[in-house]
Amino acid sequence: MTESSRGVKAILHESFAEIAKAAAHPHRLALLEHLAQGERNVDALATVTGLNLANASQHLQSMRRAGLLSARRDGKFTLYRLADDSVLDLLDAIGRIATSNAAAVKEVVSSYFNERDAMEPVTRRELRQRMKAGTVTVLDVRPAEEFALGHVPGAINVPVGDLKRRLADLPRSKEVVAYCRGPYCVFAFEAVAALRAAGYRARRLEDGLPHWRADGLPVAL
Amino acid sequence: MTESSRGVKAILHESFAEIAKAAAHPHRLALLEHLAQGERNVDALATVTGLNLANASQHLQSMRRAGLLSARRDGKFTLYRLADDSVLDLLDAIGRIATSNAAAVKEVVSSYFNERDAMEPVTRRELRQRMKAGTVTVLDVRPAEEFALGHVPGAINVPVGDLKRRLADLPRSKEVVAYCRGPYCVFAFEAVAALRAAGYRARRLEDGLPHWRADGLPVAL
DNA sequence: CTCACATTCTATCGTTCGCTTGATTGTTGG
DNA sequence: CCAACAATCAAGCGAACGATAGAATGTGAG
Repeated sequence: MTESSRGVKAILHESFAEIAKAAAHPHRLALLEHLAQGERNVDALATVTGLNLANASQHLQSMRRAGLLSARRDGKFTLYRLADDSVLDLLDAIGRIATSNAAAVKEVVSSYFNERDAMEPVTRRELRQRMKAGTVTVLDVRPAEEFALGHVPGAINVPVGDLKRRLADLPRSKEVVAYCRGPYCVFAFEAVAALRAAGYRARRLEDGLPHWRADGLPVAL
Repeated sequence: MTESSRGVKAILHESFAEIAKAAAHPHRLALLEHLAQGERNVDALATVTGLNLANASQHLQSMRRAGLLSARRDGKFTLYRLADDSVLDLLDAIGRIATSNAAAVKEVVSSYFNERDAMEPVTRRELRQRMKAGTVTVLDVRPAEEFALGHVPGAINVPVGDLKRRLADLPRSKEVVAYCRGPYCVFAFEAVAALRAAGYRARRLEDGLPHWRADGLPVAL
């Protein structure tokens, strides 16, 4: 009765609103960004986002109810992951609106991001070809745990914080292509800046690992 | 100070959350659906969505602040419109998550939509070709006001309610392709069902006018 | 200049939301 | 079976949100 009397339209709008609401909180977006890297348990997510455990749990549950996440139990852990690649599309759409229409974001993007990386990013297609040709060093600047959940085959994992210390691991002869969590992850920008300052040829991969994976490109573990 | 101390990441997440929040309400989604058809003033939008005027105004203003809408003044009217085609992408992304992951929506889509239109919708590309070849009648089943804001060139406007009464306007010889507001607008589904019941060959255009326009295809006024 | 109309603003009220705390459930390893 | 740990649940709080009504602003027509 509720369904038919309120009309199909109302049901759809309410359901859609629940999905949007599920993403409409800074902490949730932080959780989603981390979950886009791969499956994680509640405690790990709470730690990495700086949230109270119970609080993180509640956010995760409500995103699960809304259909953004799915969860499975593994021993005493509850492992959450993105329900679907379409969740990435949602985040992308929000990002595109933000970069073109939100004053705060436009400012950050132009002042912070562009100054560190004036060049166009390397496309996935281009990187794939140059990997086959062996003309690049691929650098994954995410934390080790995220690297362990999947990375571009052949990539070297050097978290940004360790970069200066570990420059020796990177040959100067080839161009370095760095990537991290996604289009708005600052690590890759910072890495490219640091590498250039050290005399490397360095560029950034477009987006991050989640998009690489969603594109159906190979992921190593 | 606020900006740099909280970190770039936090700023981005907050801005993104504001955008998601701006869409996270059933009334707002209804407003967006109507605005996707074209520019409208506050009173018209309030009427068509059944909202209190002041309430509609407030929703519109907060969506404007978030960057989903833009507004211009024309005489005593304030005309709102979608800020950007990327807002359509956002709605699409929400819809895709809903159809694959939200129980209520899956039920509606399979029970209501599929039963009325088992066939695949006509793609925009296909319709464009068949329009040139003259082998279809294009039917716009939206209300006259929306038709007036732009429609597929050559389309005949027959709001769903008037369809039975005006079947004479539609030649039986050609296949009819009906469209309305978007992928979840029920009018086109109902029109196709009614036409088939009346012995027509009828199909639905994928999505609706907003996507046609966003694709860069010609729109008549 | 005034009137009519479109819209926004202001104040208010009830509801929902997010976060914290402490208790509870569920699972593994000893 | 018990100890240790992961996660959820339950209650309570303050803040933010959505709706409404009435006042105020802005604009054009006469």
